[in-house]
Amino acid sequence: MTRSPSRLTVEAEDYLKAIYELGRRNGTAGAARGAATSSVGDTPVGTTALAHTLGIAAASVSGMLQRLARQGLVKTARYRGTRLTPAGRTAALQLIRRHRVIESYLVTRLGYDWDDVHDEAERLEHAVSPDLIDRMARDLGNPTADPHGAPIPTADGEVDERRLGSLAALGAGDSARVLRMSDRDAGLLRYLADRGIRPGARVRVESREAFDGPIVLTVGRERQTMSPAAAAQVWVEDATHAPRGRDKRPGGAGRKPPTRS
Amino acid sequence: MTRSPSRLTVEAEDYLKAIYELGRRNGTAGAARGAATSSVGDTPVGTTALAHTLGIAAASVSGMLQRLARQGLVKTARYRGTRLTPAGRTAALQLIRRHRVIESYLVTRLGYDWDDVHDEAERLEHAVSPDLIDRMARDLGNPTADPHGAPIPTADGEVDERRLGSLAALGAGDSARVLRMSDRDAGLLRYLADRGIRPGARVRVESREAFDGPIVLTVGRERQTMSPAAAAQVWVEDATHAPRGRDKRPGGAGRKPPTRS
DNA sequence: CAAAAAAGTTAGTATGTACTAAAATCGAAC
DNA sequence: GTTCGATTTTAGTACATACTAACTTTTTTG
Repeated sequence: MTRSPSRLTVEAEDYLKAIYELGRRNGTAGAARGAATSSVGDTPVGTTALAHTLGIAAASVSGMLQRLARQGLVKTARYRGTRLTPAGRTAALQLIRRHRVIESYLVTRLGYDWDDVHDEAERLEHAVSPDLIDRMARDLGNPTADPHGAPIPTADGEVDERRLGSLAALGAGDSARVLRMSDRDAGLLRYLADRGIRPGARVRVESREAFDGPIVLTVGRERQTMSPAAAAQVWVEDATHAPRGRDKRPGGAGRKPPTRS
Repeated sequence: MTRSPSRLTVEAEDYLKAIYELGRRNGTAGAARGAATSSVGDTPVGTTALAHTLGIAAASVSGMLQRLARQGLVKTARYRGTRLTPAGRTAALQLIRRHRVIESYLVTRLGYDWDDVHDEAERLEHAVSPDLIDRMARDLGNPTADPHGAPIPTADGEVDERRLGSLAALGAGDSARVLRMSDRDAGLLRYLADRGIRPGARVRVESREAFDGPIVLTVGRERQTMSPAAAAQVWVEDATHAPRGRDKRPGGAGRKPPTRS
């Protein structure tokens, strides 16, 4: 079907990951659900958005996308955006699996702080073998989420792709459980940790001010304020209107399911 | 003095390591000694030898050496070979430290076999941060040798550079302690492991046959035969004429010296 | 020591990835 | 529905790394 990509360069891998993540972010809101490896249903990703994410010029992205298309990893519609092929998606999910397993391992086994693992994982994910990743995952008990609450794809590419609500979207009086936050910005992570916001934490929005003013929260039994910009980077499961009868979402790393990989 | 090499490419790092190792191998026999960071005293390395080690064409090496020279990492004398500058040597030793720490970690903490870590380390050594290496080393108790007996340079570039005698050089009746073996060839390592040859093992040469025939050894209390080609890859400390009053050489990985880094 | 062999370098080319500048296309606003 | 601003692509360039072929220098050898 699609040519086995003999070996991807570091750059190509970064593109695939970015395309996956951007496609996910813009995806038809609330659409993808469950742990299904839902077909390549992401939104097409724009060249400029990709260029911005990767920190390179748009023209460079155009060229690279043609190479990736030649390799059967993406499908581009001229002037219309790019999406991953199944092969590209598989590669992207393996990268993400590696990234999240590495982050989990560094925090759990080597004493890293959770705000300090992103860059290391970003480099290592291009160098580790699948075998090493599986060994690290097994050593941790095959966790289903990384230290920031992001779900870890399995070795055969299954991942929980449900879209989550943002803490910023809650109204006064709503309660929720924190599931996940972005791992990109170490400063943000420290800010959140300072306020007790980590995967699994219960929060209640006490009040919100108009004009993007601070949000007042109760976290545990502490009262906190938080900027809406920060709250937008925190994803929650709304506990006010309890979730329907679906499989539960994991709350953190290090859980030990009975079976493995 | 020498420009700080902002960031080396993977290829550049491979060249530096290879130059270090080849320079070492041909070094004036028996010269370098002790833990001294003896100045850049290695033998100049030939372009063809380097090309052969790296598996690329000699012409490509010529070009790359000019780039490395421009960066202040090597010194080339046209048609006369290449040696590392102090900056190049420092970089090479850090690479070697990373490689050996990674090998030790994979064996000790992730259950790898000692014959199975070389390739993984070869990729990871270009991606890990100094901090991660230090954490891995600390977690292992700052070992002074890797699983194959190779000495691990310290974080500030000190390494035991004594040259060792080869098992193939022993005569009938000689006893020795195995210190180290090449990590390059997994098949060789399994061959050696099958015969009980690992760092720390005591061996005694019972007899040698002419015309490169098999060597008969006692390892522990087992009688073994071994090809001279394999024996040439095993380095020993001659125990027949006991070593002079020098600091002892480490016998394996995982030792825990009282102090650290 | 001269000729042959080996070792090393230069020249010219290809590929991957980036850049800037200029051209093409799309979508939105009048 | 034409025009304008944003988006995207093409054209031309640069650098790192590799290649083969041809040339130069060093070493070996008869």
